[in-house]
Amino acid sequence: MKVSSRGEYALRALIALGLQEGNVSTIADISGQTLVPVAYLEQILLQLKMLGYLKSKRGKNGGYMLAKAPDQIVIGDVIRSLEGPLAPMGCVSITSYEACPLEGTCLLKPFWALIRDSIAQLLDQTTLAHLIERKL
Amino acid sequence: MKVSSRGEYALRALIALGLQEGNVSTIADISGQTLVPVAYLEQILLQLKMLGYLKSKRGKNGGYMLAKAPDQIVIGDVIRSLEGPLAPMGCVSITSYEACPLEGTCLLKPFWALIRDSIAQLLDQTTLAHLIERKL
DNA sequence: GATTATGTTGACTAACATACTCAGGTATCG
DNA sequence: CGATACCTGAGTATGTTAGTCAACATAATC
Repeated sequence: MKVSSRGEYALRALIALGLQEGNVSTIADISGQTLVPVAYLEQILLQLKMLGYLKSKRGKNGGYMLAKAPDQIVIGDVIRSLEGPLAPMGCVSITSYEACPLEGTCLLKPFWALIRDSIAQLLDQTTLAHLIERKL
Repeated sequence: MKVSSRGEYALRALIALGLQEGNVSTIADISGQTLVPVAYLEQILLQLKMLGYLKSKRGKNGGYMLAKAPDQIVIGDVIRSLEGPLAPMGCVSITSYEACPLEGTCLLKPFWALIRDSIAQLLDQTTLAHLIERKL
């Protein structure tokens, strides 16, 4: 049930930028705060930009900043974008359902569904603002 | 947040055996009911046996059966044995904690802890008997 | 006691995912 | 112009997953 380093790193970066309140931060700055290797962080920031969470400015005095208010950034969405579905099994995934030959009789499916709901509820009701303000 | 096929298959096998109430089932039987490839299922059943969940009988008329009552088999334990810790990140794992350099100031850690607790609670309060009796 | 049905063991492999690095290219400011 | 940033795409080392396969050991039955 692990979250990959990529997901963790992305959230670290979003938090670092959220704490900057509008100022741009260079990749090197963010790397320093998050302890994510610069070259790897570049990739992740770029992806977050493509997903619409970040804006960037090139050239001197450039850097990254949030493209949305922290309370508009839902953690569940971020994780889904970076790691795929939250559901533990394809058969109970809402965003990318996969059929299973046991489907009808499977005694596990309702259980996986319970777990999916529990995880999704937590992740979808938490925003970047909640993390930054320590209000969970 | 996926569960591996190995974990799913192990639970399928336990359920299949739990429904047999004491009768032995051959690997081929279990494979037929669970749709897990015979050669792969062999490995998994062997592991479940080493973990103390199953007993086996060799030779003709042999097969596998549960070594414990279904209400003594906790799903969380099974998953942990087959897939490692339930926690999404090492820094909030109880069974295999890993330190993180951000530890003190990390705004994510309390959040991961919340998720860990939610998953662990569900998995640790559910037994094989609950699955078989459809009481979740 | 030979046969046959079963579990046991260990090695092996193809495919994919993870966690990065690196070499260059492009825009912008001063 | 040139320094400082972000941008792009390729490459790579390591590990995990999801299996397969061949040969062996044991127990029941005829």
